[in-house]
Amino acid sequence: MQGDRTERPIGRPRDERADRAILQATLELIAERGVHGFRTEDVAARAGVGKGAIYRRHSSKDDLMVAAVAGLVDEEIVVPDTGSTRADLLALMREAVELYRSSLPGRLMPNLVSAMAARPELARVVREGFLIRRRQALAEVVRRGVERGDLRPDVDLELVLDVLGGPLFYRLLITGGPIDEQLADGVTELIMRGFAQDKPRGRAKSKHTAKEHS
Amino acid sequence: MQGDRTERPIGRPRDERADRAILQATLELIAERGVHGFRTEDVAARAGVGKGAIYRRHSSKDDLMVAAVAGLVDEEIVVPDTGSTRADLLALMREAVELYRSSLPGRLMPNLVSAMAARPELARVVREGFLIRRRQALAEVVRRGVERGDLRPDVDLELVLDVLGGPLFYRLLITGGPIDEQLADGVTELIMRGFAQDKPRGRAKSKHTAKEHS
DNA sequence: CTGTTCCGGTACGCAAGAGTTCCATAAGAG
DNA sequence: CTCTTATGGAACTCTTGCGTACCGGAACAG
Repeated sequence: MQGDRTERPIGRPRDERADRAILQATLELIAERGVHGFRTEDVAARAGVGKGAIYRRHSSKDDLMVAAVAGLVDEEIVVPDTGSTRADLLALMREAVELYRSSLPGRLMPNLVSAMAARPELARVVREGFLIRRRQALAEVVRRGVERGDLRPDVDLELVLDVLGGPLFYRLLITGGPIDEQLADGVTELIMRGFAQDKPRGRAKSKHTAKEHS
Repeated sequence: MQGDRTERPIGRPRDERADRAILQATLELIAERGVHGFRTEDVAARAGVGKGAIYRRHSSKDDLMVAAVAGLVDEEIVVPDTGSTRADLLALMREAVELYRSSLPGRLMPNLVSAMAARPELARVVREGFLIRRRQALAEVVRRGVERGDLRPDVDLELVLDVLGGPLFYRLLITGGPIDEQLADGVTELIMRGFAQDKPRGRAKSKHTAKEHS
């Protein structure tokens, strides 16, 4: 009774390359034509499969879309730990800038935003799939920064995270402004200055406090 | 020769109340069902007009949408001038928070974002219609702040504007976080601290404390 | 071999909805 | 009055595209 653990079904097995090709084609087409603009027929064509293969895997176009976005969960984010709060934040922010500037998520996000409002399941997948991870990494860095004395202990964490991420998405979705290192550097520096621990007048013990250069 | 300046056309004149009712109904339905979700038939029903009345005014659904959004241009924004940079920024930010928290633009924006990417004309109308005005007002306040010596003269204006606006839209479009006074206060305070002019601890009024820096 | 489920490809049913047309009627000018 | 254009409402055409069904064939198990 315990032998058929894998429960191998009879008949021809599914082609796993088709699984991935379908999801990949779906993501590309959402990025190109939008959630309402892409057609299942085009997905099939680009993936090199028949429409039947799609509907054998996903019950509807909506289902397909959610599955494709859910499969976009990016690689594990490593929390940098250089010893410098500024450097750690900067590393994460530059990584984010790189991701959204030219990569698939960047082209995908504008199209997903509208659909998220109407589809809670999609919203959950987007947020938990590849927003929470970076937020958690940033939160960890901020926490260490507070412990280290670089940041105020009463810092509003949600505000910090939204200030770090907000301008990036604002430019991506609304203004079309540049998403580059200057942005990453700017918001990082702003957070470091704006939430810096108030120090006593004598600041002699520290090294250069104003080595700012931008 | 002075009479026909208005070039009064013959026949029954257009009902101007219908003009406004159509645009208003369009905006509401975009907010409720999204750009691709609303139907011209529903617009007609809600506006209390026939579909013919719509197509006599707008050549297509896309045209209707752009016209409706373009008509959203909000009232002139008065640039506050209390003498305090912090208070001026705060006033503008609280106004923005109030606008996007519960008002029509707030419910509209998520649905417009996706459509903006594909429709440059819509993007232009949204940006010029009711984003640029607030940005210009904020820019003016920042400029005065620099003159007053409250803010660094080498401040990155674009960054400031995007940090002020970004978190608000980030919460509105992505995270669903609260859009409230705390947000307005937080980003304002952050900007004031982060871009503060370097000056001695004492609040001496001397305007020449700033030392030349590259 | 048989049986089952997959494959890519094509054709099709069917619902949704944009845009048009027609109607009887209303509101203006002359 | 006539002429012209607008009105709400209903009926209509036509396109789009989701989802299904079917085809001949292929990949597995037994």
